[in-house]
Amino acid sequence: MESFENDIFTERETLFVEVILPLSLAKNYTYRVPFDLNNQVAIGKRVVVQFGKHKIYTALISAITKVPPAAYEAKYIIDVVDNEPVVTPVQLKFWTWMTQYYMCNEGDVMSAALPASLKLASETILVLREDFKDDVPLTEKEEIIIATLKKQQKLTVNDVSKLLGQKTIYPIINNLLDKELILVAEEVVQKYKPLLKSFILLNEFYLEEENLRQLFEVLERAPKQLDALLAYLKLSKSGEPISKEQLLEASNCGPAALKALTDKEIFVVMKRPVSRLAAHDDEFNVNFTLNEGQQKAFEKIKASFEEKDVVLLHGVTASGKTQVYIKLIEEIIQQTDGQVLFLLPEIALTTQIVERIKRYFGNAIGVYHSKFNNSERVEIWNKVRTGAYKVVLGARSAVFLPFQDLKLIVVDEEHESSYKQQDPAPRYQARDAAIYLAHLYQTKVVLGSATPSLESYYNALQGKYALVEMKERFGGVQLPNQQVVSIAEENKKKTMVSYFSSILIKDIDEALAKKEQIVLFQNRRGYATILICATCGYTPKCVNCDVSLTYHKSSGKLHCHYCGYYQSSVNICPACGSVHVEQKGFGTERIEEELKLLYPEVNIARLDMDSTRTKNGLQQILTDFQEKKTDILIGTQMVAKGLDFDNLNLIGVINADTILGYPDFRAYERSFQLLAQVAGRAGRRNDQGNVCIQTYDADHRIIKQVVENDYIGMYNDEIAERERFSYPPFSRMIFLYLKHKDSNVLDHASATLANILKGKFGKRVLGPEQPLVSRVRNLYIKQIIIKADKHTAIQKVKDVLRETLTEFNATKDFKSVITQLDIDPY
DNA sequence: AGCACGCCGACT
DNA sequence: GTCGGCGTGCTC
Repeated sequence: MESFENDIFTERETLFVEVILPLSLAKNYTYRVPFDLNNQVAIGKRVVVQFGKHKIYTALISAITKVPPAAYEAKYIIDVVDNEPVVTPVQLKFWTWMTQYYMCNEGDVMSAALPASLKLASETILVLREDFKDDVPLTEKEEIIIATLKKQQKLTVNDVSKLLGQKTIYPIINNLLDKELILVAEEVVQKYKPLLKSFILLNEFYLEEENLRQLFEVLERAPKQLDALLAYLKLSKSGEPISKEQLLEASNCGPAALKALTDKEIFVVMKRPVSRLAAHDDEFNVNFTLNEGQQKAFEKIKASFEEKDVVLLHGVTASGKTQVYIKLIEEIIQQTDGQVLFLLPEIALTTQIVERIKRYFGNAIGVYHSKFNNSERVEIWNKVRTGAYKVVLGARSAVFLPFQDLKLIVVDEEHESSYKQQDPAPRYQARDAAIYLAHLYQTKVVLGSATPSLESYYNALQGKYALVEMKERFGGVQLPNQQVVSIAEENKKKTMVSYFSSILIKDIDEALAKKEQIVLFQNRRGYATILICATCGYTPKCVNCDVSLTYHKSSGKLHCHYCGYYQSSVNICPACGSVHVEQKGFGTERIEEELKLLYPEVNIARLDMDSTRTKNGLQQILTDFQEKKTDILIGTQMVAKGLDFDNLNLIGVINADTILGYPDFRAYERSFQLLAQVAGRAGRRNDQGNVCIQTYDADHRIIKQVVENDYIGMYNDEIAERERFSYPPFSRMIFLYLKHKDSNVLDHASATLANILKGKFGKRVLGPEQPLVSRVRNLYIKQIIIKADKHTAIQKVKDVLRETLTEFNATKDFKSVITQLDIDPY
């Protein structure tokens, strides 16, 4: 398609725009531009379009053409939203790459990339007609709608559906339209509103000295108002605009006095949009020096950039990688005045590391993650676009920000699985996408980790990436003393006290005696509390999914973690009527409870998905721990990430086996990473820390490698396994999921599709298999795996796969089977 | 996504 | 017969 980015369009030319809609659609749509908007359309701007019979969306212009579509009459665009493109040409290239690589739709990428406030959609509203006549005969249901409309002016389609308690409502609405009683309108929800603040200005009249002098005289008998005036004059010396709050704070006057002054038109109140984002100092303040090891790494990274685009920084826990990043970022910005993207796992972004980096870069830093509300995200988006932010700290979705001049990307904790988006599409790996993004901007990437992913380390050893290592802990802090406790053995000796071994108890006692803090780690996966009938073995299951319901003490209910379904708990077994229904398994909640029984005097807190649901929940728990209000913190994965406490000296792993036993080819690698990460949190600042790992399998290779801090040993063992069984990085994988509400249809469909694929790709196709959770939200699930070795042209595979799926979904019996693709599952 | 159309079972 | 749920196709 032609591009006319720089053309000035003449008023009488007919233009068409191809747009991306924020919906999961296989193709883009072409609209016609009315003459009067010819000069406003540009690639990357948003337009308002009607799509379908009612709905109005903001779509994004991806191309402009003069060729009218042959097969249909294009609709007109309704309006152009933006004065400047919100999406840059480089971003659009990035979107295209992501669409192709991850085999999704452009609309999927658009949905993931733009903050919700930039994607407006309309809602259908019913209103009474002004010339509404009361004498028209109505059915019962029509009567309900009209009566409600009389009371509350407008109703959404959803309201009507709820009101009548049925799904099919359009026939009724259409009847009301025919009877000329109501109108339907599309109301576009304006999702972004600038935050307006009141500012106070002195009426210009009093800028004249004589007038001001007279004003003082007049106000003599109103001391509060006089005070406000004096405070204003004092504040105005700075030349900055004065907000209402500021003035109220700086003077003794109340809102009443201020109102009196505005009523007399001495003060003028102006509403102005202000930033929702907190302000910081404007100066860079990178006022530390690197130690020898850090300096060497710093130099080596810079040298490596001469030859390689990607550097893997492998630094043991507490080696001070962050300092190196900071120096690197500072230097890049000083030299180029460009921008830097610093990716972190979501969870690390809410913690101390952000505060630390903010201290160095002040005003020039933006933070972007899911806990920000939509309006805040739009403001960050715009500040990145205009270049006001030099450094952006963000979770995986920050790769979509509209950088003007990107000069460096840092991916910290590059091995983290949270860089991979699981659902919905695009199922992208932000670390890999960042490398492509850097390529588009012709710039460099640093991947950092204490426990690099096998893929990245392999790439480094192969010479694809440069490898820089930091082997010493910062300030010579010793590695923690790690001991492994065999649960099996303690069970035999009957020395286990609920979930705690005698050794862990002893360690806890000692730490408490020394007033040191403790973190207990329990991986939640598969070990939440479930109910089980001791008589017949019955377990309450979710009605929509193939999983056991987990018992939450805080709500007293049984919850499904997959679909959010919950029901009240049961005391009597619904299957056999037995009263012996017991709790089994141990989630963090259960451990907390047991621990409170053992240590009633001690302050115990819990850090997991449930306790951190609110925006500040996590921060509160961390602050309490930091301020030593908490003695023992029990947590899931979360405690392993981004925490850094001075007084933390004992870390207990309640059960290391839960991760090791997970049926996934990455289970051992993940276990090593997680345990090494957890252990690395102990004794970071002062003396040597303690780590106590409880396990049934004390001789396990991975446990030994963790204790010996032997990353290379783990890498060698694991990479050999990967090679032997042809797993990544020796192959590429594609997971294909099929979903259907009827298990028979699904079985037939998945077997058929697997056969077709086996015909095309031979033994590269595995399955269909039943995944671990085989039903979610009332849909049965089957999985087909495509494992393509290095010599297979992966693009060819994707092309054939796409064709096959299109054909498959067109066959009569399988039309309703949902197919989903996961490229490079992680 | 969300709406229209057409098929089909349940209910007056 | 009619109403409402549900599958299927289409949206520039």
